[in-house]
Parts: sequence; structure tokens; C-alpha cells
Amino acid sequence: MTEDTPRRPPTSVDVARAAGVSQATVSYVLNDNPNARVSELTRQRVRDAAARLGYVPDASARTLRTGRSGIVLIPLSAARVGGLARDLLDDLGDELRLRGYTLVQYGERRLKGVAAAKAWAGLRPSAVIVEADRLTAASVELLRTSGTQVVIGLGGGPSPLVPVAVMDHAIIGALAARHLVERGCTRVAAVVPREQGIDAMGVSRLRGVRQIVPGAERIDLAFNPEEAGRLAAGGDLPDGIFAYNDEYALLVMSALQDAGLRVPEDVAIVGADDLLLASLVRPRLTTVRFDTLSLPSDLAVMIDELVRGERQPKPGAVFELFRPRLIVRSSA
Amino acid sequence: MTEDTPRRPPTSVDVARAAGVSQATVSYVLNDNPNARVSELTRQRVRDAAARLGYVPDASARTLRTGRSGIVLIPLSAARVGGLARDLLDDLGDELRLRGYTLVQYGERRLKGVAAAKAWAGLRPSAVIVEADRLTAASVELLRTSGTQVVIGLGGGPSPLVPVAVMDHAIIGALAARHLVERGCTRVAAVVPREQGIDAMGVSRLRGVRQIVPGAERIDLAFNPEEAGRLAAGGDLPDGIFAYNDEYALLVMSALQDAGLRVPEDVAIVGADDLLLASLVRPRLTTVRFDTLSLPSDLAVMIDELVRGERQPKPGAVFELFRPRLIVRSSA
DNA sequence: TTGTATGCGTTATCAT
DNA sequence: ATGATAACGCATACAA
Repeated sequence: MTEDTPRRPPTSVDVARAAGVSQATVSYVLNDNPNARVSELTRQRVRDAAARLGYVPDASARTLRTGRSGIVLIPLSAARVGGLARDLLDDLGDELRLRGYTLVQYGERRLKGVAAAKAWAGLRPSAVIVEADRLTAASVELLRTSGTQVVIGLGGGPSPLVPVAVMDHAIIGALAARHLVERGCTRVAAVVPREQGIDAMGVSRLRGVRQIVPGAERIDLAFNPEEAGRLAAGGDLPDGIFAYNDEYALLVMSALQDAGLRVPEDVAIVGADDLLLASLVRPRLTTVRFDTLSLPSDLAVMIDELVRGERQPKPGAVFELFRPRLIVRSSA
Repeated sequence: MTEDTPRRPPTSVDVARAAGVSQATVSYVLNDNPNARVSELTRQRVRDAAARLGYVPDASARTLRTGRSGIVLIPLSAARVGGLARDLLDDLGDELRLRGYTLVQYGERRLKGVAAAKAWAGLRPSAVIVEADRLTAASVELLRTSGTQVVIGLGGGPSPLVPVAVMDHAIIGALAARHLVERGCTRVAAVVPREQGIDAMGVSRLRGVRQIVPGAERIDLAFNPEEAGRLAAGGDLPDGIFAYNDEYALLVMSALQDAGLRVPEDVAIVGADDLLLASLVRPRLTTVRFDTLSLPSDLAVMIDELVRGERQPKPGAVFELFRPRLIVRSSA
């Protein structure tokens, strides 16, 4: 601040000079390298000097030298991180840090396909976790050739491209549809969000619905009250709607109520994600929730093993992270 | 995948060899360096070779060489990004990319103070945007010495440490409190979330409430229905509650309704953030919303100018990004 | 026990 | 118009 000339960051050479040792010794001490045996006195001198200078190792230089960035990249725009994923993400970050990785979240809505993959590849991430539908053969190939060890897809079911997928959206839709049918609904529809990014998940969930109700209608809907209002006012409505998730469910429910329809007597609604709000609104929302099958630590271990090559990934393999479960709430 | 030996990523040397030029020429072409004049034929050859090999420049090497990472770091855990900030973040990322920066979101709940600052500093970010209350004099100093050009604090009001702060939480509380008083409430309380990370914002908003109602009570509340239920069942309730945000407002409202109280007749509630859900629930929630004063592009420009030193930051300065505004909804 | 020397991939300065 | 070459900061094999 008060300095006009922004001093360059202190380097390990600076620390070495301050401690009166060689640069290599600094590296040995600070990384607790077991191959080199350094006296306790020297260790202290080095640590003191490092602390005094405010020395922080340069991640770029380390990455360049070691050839490993330790970065686990999650190219999700913030807006698309749902309720469940949020908590998982925080936990996963902690677990990965313990193992020497850095979880980095990186949003780039405007970049598509290979262009996006280039942006990711520039960081030379050890692993990339990304929605499976954002991946193409070309982008996966680009990541591979640029050294990314692990690509994990998030999405509905097995993928021919990437070794692992982790969430089956079709089952979610199927669970919801079965509930609606058992409830006596004769005309079932599924909402597919118009928002880019989650639309693919919506289609997957719709596919699940149609496994149960082959003729289920598709309702494309943007997340705003106006469009929901038009839907409700349009008449000729189904008597059972799977609304993609709890937020859309609330949107639809509100619109139907405004149009004078009763929920669930006239139209039954099922959400998904089991957001807390589903249990807070009146009537309470029936929802499909996800039970976490794997602990974040297990996931971190898996990523670590894949990166280190101790485990071999196979395209088409599916690691199930969540298992959907229906939560029925009395709408009273 | 089918390869057992993971080929090293192609480098600019590989591209040069493939194109039959020197490595420097590759760098010139791919960076459109105006100082070097390269024939159009050579340019094509280089570009072709780069595309064919799937060459992506290594960000670490570039950072090391240029001394500029172009990283704008937002150390926010995903869970703490509220509704408004989410959209802003995505837009800001796009705008920054246009200017050659990379917005990186980076969550590390477990790390505090200087330890957290060390993790940030390792990336040698050009700028760090972080909640002001997570900053200490020591951590700001560490960032500065490690080369971070710009530290922007997010928080309530001016800070002696960092040049800029961007959101005044006290005003939010004050607006809500004034509404409750005008509505005729005689006993006002403010909810302060127990969740770490947002508790500080809660305190700031409470401070604003007390600017209007000096004796306003403080309700510490975790985000779960059980605790809200105990609050509602406890009796001796205020007749006006500012619930921190819309989600907490819904939580409190639900608990009060379960306890047989009428909202807003018995207890009036005001939320904040103007989430869409505030207008969807019945009764509709009165809320304090934030109007965006600065476009994301303006913010990106500001960051760019600060990084390039074209603008001098002053500690204590306040860049107002949002202006709170009360939205009153008929509770009918 | 500690120091010297080398190279990671890139950009940029100089020759040619 | 293009090619050698030197750093950037760090980790590590090897020499002392």
C-alpha cells in the first residue's frame, strides 16, 4: 500500500540467504524431505527466516517442476450448484486438501465444448469433475493429451467417454412418476427447465418418468412466475406433475394456486432434492431426495487412487454417489 | 485410456518441431505478439500443428515466466454464496475472462486467518475478493508481500485494512426495522444465523436494526426446523422479526404457523435477498432486496485497473455494489 | 550434513 | 522474418 514499488514476492532463494543456507536446504526443510537429513538447528533457522519474510511457495513453480498441479477442477458455474452438491463440495474440498490436492471451482458459462476444455487444460489439473453432458469425445481427448489423469463425469448413467459417472437422474424421474401413478394420477407430465446447463438433467429425469408412464408429457418451463402463470392459466392440465426439483415445484404450485386450482386435489406435484423449503411450505411438498452413498472422504480417496494410478478407471463404469429415495409428505 | 504410458502433454517445442519452426516462433504466433513479424504461411503451419497436437499452453509456465497469474481468487465456500452473489459471480467471471483474467472460486472452511491467506497466496493471485471479516492485518500483509495486487473486502462498511468494501449490511437491517416499526410493531428482534461464515453478516444486519430500534433483541438461530420450533414454542415472542434472509424468514414463518400463531397478524416477518421463493410462498414475504449499482463489467474494469496500477486503491474506500431497497408485499 | 547444478515450459531479448 | 538463449522459482539427483 504505502510502497510505490511492489517488491517481488520472497523466493526460496531469499529465505536461504536470510537463513545463511543454500536454496536446496530450504526446499528440504519446508517439504520435510526424508531423503535429506538436516540438523535441527538449521531447520529452525530456515523456518524462522521463512516466517519472518512471509515466504509462501509459488504453486506455479512447484507445478512446473514436479509436473503435478494437484488441482481438482470443478467447472461448475456457481448458479448450477444445487443444494446437495453444495455441502458435498465443501466437504470434498477439505478431504482433498488433506491429501495434497486443491479443489478449484471454475465457472465459464460462455465457453463450450473444446473451447471450455482448453480453458480447463491450461491449468493442467490432475482431475476434472464435470457434468457428463458438457463433455464431447474431442474435449475428453484434449484433456487426456494435456495430462489430466482423471475425468469424472456427473450425469445420468454410464458414459462411453469417461470412466465414471455418479448420479442417475432417470431413477429420480421414475420414482416420482411411480408415486404419481400410485396416487391415482392418470395424466402425468414432467417439467424440463429451460435454463441452460440443467436442461440436460431435466431431460434425463423426463426419460425416467417415461419409463413408468410412456406417454408422459413434457413441459418446458423457464424459472419465472410469468411463464408458470401462463402454464396454469392455459387449462387442459395433467393431474400429476413431476416438477424437476423443489424450487420448480414451488413455482408451479404457486401458479396453480393463483389460478384457483387445489394442490394436490386437482393437480399433484412432486419435487426433488428435498430442499428444506419443501417441508416448510404449505402444503408440504412430496419430493425425491438423494441419500449420500459415499462419504466425501471416500470420494477423495477414490480420486487420489485414480490420479496415482493405483486404480484403473474404465469408461462406462459407474460410481454411485447418491441413491434417490422418495419422501412422501402428507399434504395436509 | 488405452495408453499405459501417459504421454506428457505436448509443449510448444513439440509444436515447433511439428511445424518446422523454432519454439519462439510458436510463442509469437499463438500470442499474436505484434513485435515479431511472422509470415502468414508460417502462422498457418503453426496453428495447424498446435491444433493437430492438441496443444494447450501451460498456465504454470506462463505465470512463472510473466510473473502474472491473472487469477482473481474468491475464497468463498460454495455454501456461502447467496442468491444474488451467484448471478453476479457468473457474470463477473465472463467479464474477467474477456480481460485476460481467470475467476477461481476456492472453498476452504477449515483454514483460518493466516493459514487461509497462505493457501491463497500460493496461487499468486492478481486479486483476492473475500469477506472482510475473514481478513486480519497479518493476512492482508502476507498477501501483499506475496505479490497480490488487489485485495477487495466484502462486508459491512469501510475497513481499515483493505482498500475497498462493497456491501453495507447495516442498511439492510435498518430498512427492515423501519418497516416493522411503521407497521406498528413494538417489540422487534433480529435473527442472527449460527452458521459460521454468515454469522458476521448477521451481526452487521442486527447492528442496523438497532440503529432504528436500540433495544432490538438478538435471536441466534441455526438453520433447522427443530430449533425454529423451539423458538416458536418458547412463548414470549416479539411482534416483529427481521429474519436475516428469505430462507430464514420462511423457516421462522413455518415454525410460527406450526405453533398456531398467525403471520403477520401476531408476528410480522421481514426477510432479505428477495429470493423468488419470497413471492411464491403464502403469505408472501416482505423482503429487503439489493439493486445492483454496478454492472459486473464495471467491477471487472475496476479490478483490471487496480491490478494494472492505473487506479490507486485506498484503504477505507468503499465501492458500493449494491443498494438495499425494501419490497413490501401484501400478506394477503 | 549441506551445497551445486539442472530442467520443468514459457516468454522475451537479442542476434542473425 | 526467424532462431538461439536466458531467465522465472522450485525440487531433486549428485557431489562434497
